[in-house]
Amino acid sequence: MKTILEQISETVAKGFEAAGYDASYGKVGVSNRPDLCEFQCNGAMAGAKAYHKAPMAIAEEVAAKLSGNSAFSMINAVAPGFLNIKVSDDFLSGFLNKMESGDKFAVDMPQPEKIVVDYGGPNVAKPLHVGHLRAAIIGESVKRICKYLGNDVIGDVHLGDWGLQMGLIITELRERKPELPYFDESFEGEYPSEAPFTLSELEEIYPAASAKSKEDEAYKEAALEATGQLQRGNRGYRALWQHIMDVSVPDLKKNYKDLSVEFDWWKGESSVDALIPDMVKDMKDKGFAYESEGALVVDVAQESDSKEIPPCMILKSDGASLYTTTDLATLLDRRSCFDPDHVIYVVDKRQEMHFIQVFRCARKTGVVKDGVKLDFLGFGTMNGKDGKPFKTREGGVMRLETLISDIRDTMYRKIMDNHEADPEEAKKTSETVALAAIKYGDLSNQATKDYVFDTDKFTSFEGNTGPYILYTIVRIKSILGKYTADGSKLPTSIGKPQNDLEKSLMLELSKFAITVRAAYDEIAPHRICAYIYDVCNAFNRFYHETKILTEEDAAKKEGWIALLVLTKRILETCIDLLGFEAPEKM
RNA sequence: GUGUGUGUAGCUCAGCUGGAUAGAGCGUCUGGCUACGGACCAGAAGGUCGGGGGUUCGAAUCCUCUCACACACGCCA
Repeated sequence: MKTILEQISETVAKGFEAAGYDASYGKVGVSNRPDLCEFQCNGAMAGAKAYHKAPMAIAEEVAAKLSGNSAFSMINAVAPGFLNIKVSDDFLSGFLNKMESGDKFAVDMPQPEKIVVDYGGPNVAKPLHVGHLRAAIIGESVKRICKYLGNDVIGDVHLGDWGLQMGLIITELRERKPELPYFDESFEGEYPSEAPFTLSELEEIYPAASAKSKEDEAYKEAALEATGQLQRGNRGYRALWQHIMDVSVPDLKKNYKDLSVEFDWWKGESSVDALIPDMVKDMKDKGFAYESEGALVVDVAQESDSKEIPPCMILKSDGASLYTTTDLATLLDRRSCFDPDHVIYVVDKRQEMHFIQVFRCARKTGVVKDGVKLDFLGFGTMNGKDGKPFKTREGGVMRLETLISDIRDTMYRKIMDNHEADPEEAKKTSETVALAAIKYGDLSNQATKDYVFDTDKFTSFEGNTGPYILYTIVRIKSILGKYTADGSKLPTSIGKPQNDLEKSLMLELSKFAITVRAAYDEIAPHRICAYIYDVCNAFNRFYHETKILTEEDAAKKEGWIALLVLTKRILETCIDLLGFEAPEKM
């Protein structure tokens, strides 16, 4: 089904044509003056110049052609040339009933694509910290939106498991436990199946090693050497690497699960190591890659660049691969496993230059086929209330687990304060609400901008927050629960609006398809947040003025209940696209 | 230095790609509890859209200059 804007635009376009003007002037948008109308068309003003005619005259002619159209209850020409429109009750309720009965609210699906969403990007052996939060939340939502619109979508965590951080850990381990067989080059037996460290030791080792490498040049050399050896297949290092993975990955999986973030692929940089030699050879053979300052690079500068773009480095001067190498090889791997039409990277925006280089290099060298879309969705920094990057009170990096449990505790206290609840149930509810608070707080901002993570604001039940959205849904559930308590079936046929507040709610609901398509086309989950906030407000206003369950006119009551059912379904669909869900009670 | 991005109410943010009187929330002030869940609703105050210039019927939105901040600029990821 076409969107409500498309349907109205088609009708208005016919009016323009009937009056002798080009149909393209009939484009209709949502009104920015809700006090005057519901929809508006500005085409008469746009066309005034082309036709050398006063805009008001054009608008009046078109309005005359369209007056009496059954889709409209009002269409007026207003100075200096606006066409103000209100839709008819029949048209609106008809539209909603088609939404209600259609699959996925009868949204027109785009041409399906095969899409890989690359998000997450955690380093193994390092606990997730708040810096990983945005990638996980935004990426998950982007993935769900793409899936909803009928695409074949893979979410890939793309672990950082092959770079210098692995060499650092190996080096530090060697200093601490040189007696381990992994460091004995003459060792030919079987390595222990048990890892020589626990998760918490591992989490302590990496920062320690990282700090040392910044001060001690020789230490850093050793780490770089270890990285290279690992990549070249040093048997003991590979065994250690496997231990690191075995200890670290299950913990990462648990953390992401707690965030309701699910990856289809748990691949990483290491997964594509075997593809690198042939890829590099191919780039050399084709003449793209050449040696520069000891490293192997591919030029990616273009004439239109306003700034010099450095060449894309394929191999370091010591011959080791680096993140451009694995990112390129990953594209090859995805091509052979899945052959995507579109790859979307959800990564910190500070890495934009890297992806410009990778994308250009991939196209130039034929790593991706012509026509494959490569998108970089760079997200901004998560700041504290002071406007500076989010830190613990001590100034350190906050672990994601800590952040989440803090919010859960806050939610739990609020729930228990507000009314008596079973502590066990309240605990479960607080987890659900906390997740909504965090995710909505993030997603309601434009992804590309920096934003302030404000716990007090995000956990509030008032205003544009996750808890407010959930509260509205729970309230609807409560009413519907009362309605069905006596065994009544939920009606589905939505009636004509009885008053302005009801019509406002219906109009909001009718915009679902527009919103979801905009969120998809622009890769912008915040569109959905803005939309459900509008829907919730419209619902709460309607609810406040309308006694639903005590209504004596059965037809009215059933129409309202059907409207609530649709409202609830749409809200639940939207929050699912954002990556969270509503509890039964709160 | 070069490039990119950001700058909208006291604070946090929208603004549908050029339209009418620039919108929300929080905070402040005022009103509504015989509660289908008041964790709600209604209303008020609060703006030279960083600043200057330009494009046109019309600019927060496009162009230009300028100021402030953030980020990125070859062997980390």
